[in-house]
Amino acid sequence: MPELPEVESLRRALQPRLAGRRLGRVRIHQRSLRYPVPAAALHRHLPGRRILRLRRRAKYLLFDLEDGPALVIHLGMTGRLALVGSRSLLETHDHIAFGLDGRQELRFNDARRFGLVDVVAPQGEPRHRLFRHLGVEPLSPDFSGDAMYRLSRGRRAPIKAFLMDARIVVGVGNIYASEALFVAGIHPRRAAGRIGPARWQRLAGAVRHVLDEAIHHGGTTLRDFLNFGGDPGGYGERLRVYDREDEPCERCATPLRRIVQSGRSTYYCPACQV
DNA sequence: CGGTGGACCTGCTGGC
DNA sequence: TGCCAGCAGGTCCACC
Repeated sequence: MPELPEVESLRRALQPRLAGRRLGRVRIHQRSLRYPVPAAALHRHLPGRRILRLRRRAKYLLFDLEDGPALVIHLGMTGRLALVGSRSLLETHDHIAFGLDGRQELRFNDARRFGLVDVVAPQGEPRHRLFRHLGVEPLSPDFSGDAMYRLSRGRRAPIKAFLMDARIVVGVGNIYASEALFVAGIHPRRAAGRIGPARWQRLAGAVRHVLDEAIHHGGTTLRDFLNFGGDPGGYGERLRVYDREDEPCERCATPLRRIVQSGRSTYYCPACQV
């Protein structure tokens, strides 16, 4: 599922169904995720506490709990959350079930186990190791072409890698990095430090635009992944370049290309992006 | 310091 | 039909 728009769509879907409800027993079926599941902390801090609201920071989902710490969930590559009846059968890779009032459970499922679950103290969050080094939120007012221009001076990394560096800007993953660069007309291999102020302005606008647009359509679903409600996210068919190698560019009809950068696929138009 | 590549896992697809 | 390399939307860390 999960870049910023998918996590944000999930947050918006879950918030009205979970805010105000009380957590019950936590059942852990698999303790080995990206980090070992902190079982003792989950059992100690969650049962009996009300969920106040859901927040998102970068690609992390945070459940603020009444009078206590926050539950943190990251979906990694294949993480999913499902709200189900407590008696419904466990599916393959259902790793943790968070009991809820009303005989329901929130289940965390993650085939590849790159996701993580943790508990953070309310005050400790900014200093927590997961959050300490995170860069700017791309949908916040702090994100601007000017700021990115300044941060990128002297950087020789290709712009694609720079956009995906969470220490600079969070939430932009492999799909939306390609999409934003296409919209801005910038070649993914261009050095970040060699993009001028005017083009950074366009690029920042493009990042914000593609993320907003994707959230609006409920995120992207590719292959067999599903959104929270079981609906496929509506944005997949609107992707301009991602996963469209050899298809004609929508602007100039040149066949789109796929290259590999830092081990990840990048898609772009060799004519429109310079 | 800054940048790249491998590691962590499982599952699906496409080419032979 | 069956097998297997290659690939998948993330992040961290060792190494150059």
